[in-house]
Amino acid sequence: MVTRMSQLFLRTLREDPADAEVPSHRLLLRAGYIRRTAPGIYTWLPLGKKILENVASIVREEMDRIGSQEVLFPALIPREIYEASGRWADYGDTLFRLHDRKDADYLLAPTHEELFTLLVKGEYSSYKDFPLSLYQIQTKYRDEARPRAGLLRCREFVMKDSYSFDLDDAGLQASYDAHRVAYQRIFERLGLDYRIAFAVSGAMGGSASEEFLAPAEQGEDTFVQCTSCDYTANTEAVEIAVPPKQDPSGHPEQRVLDTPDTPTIDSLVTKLNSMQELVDENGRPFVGADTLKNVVLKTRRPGSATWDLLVIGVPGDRDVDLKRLAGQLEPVGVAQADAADLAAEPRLVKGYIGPQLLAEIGVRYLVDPTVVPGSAWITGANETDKHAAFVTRGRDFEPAGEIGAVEIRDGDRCARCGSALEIARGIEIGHIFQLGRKFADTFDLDAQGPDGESIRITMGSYGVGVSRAVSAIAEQTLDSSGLCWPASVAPYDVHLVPVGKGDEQLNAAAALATELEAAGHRVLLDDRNATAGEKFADADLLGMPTIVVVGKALADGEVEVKDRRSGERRNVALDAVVGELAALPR
RNA sequence: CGGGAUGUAGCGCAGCUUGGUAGCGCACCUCGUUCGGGACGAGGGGGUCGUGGGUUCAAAUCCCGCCAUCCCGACCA
Repeated sequence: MVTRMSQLFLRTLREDPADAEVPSHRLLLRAGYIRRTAPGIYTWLPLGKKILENVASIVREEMDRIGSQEVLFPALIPREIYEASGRWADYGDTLFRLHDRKDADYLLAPTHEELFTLLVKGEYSSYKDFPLSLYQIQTKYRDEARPRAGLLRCREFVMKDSYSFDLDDAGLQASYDAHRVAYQRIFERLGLDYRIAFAVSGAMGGSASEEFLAPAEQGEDTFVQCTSCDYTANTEAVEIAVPPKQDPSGHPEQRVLDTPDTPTIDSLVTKLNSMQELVDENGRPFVGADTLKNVVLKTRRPGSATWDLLVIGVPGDRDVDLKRLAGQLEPVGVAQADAADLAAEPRLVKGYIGPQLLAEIGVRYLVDPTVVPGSAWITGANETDKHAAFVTRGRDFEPAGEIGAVEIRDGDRCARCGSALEIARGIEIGHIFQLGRKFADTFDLDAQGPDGESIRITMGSYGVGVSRAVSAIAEQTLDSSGLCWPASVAPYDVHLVPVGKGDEQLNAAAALATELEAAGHRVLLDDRNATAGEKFADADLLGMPTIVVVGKALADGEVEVKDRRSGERRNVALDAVVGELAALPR
């Protein structure tokens, strides 16, 4: 059926809604695709629903293609299932919790690892049943502290989540690789510009993990990409090039310096450069990067009430990126040590902390990889108003390990090829990772092997933000006059706009609509009694890939075919339109 | 959770300083004129002014409390 706009449940807005800041959000509202129902909760109107279904269909086709099978779990699940995995407590306020009439606890599921694992455990028990991959496209609930940007960060959203079940690590790797390929196909078909970035696995545990990011100004994720090779990583997972190792014996003996009133790196560098003898010995003036800054943090194991001190050593011209650290330390919690924490360890002298002492007093010390073995530093002497020079790693101190801690800067060097890295923002549209045996261990998910022995199953977990992808596509494709959908997801292929005072153009357009539909196009016909300007503006706003204007040129037996994205228009004979449009991508 | 802002018709806003029967634009309905880039005229419908209390003869307006929403930050498979 040709959709007639006079009948379509649609109202476009001439003005921007006051509470929409992000372009995709603004236009999806203005063009009548979605309406807000509550913070982070949206209603899909007919045009929006079509887009959502189109995206879901593409996801479904590609999941089916790799042999994954679709199921559908309830969103409303009892507490016990989440209690078993510990997430009833771990998830905290993000979980929507509710009670039934008997006062039993329920939750609206934010994700479904537990249910998939339990389902497979209940059905399968032989090694012959594996490998297995299941998926669902379903509504998820997370009570986000701050929903924002329309569909980008919602409290209710549609997600495709899938899980692979394998007998061994090689099988998991194969399942992971299959998903990776499926995701590449999905995002290509969706018309998205995307990157695959190394990621840290986060609270879910597990090892290998990659994020699919759609570069966009409005994105919430920061990632790093190499300007030369294809290295791309989430800022939490990025590795940067480090200087070569040095020979610890190549440095002068460490010595204590009198550096009164130099609690900051800047004040210290100024003081050092006033000490001419030392500058001469160093061969050049000192800079912040010659100093070793030791930042006091504290860590806490999950479930533990007590914090342990942790000192991180970074070059003095760099700050510690707490978020990056937190990503790597998870599930261990990390925070800046406060005055009370420092007071509990008087041997740490604020502003003058050096690593020489830390091992001795039992404080864990980690350094950023840029503090390479054998490197020498100006650092605190653990005494007020004193620093130490030529303090050398591997000679004067030995850290317990390395951890990527420095805040990443534009222009840092790629660990793979040495070229400059650049920082960009993106929308996380997909995430794949090797979950391993975490949930299988929780629920004792085993298969019986050919020799009768139990085999612990290993899992992968994979997600695509379906509703989020809609806004990511909008964000990447919109222009100053409206939305601009790729043909693969557009609600209609052709938007027919009759313009003229009589019925002549409308009748011709209606006839053309029927023909186009018979030829397999999805057609939207603007049969409203509206002015030309209004119809044109709405056609641009709604963003169908092809706009066909039936107007003045009809007198010459022609219509105007406009490509929404390029803006290119050309006149085409009425009887040639169907043939012309047959060549367009769907 | 911290900071900032805002709540008046479906949407965008004015009115509040200085208390006195609720206003504009868009959208919507009727009639007429218009008809290739968000037309024009005339007439109309639609609002417990976020909420509870207080002051007052009288509160959208002044005072106190609460709630909600948006933005920034913290947080966030």
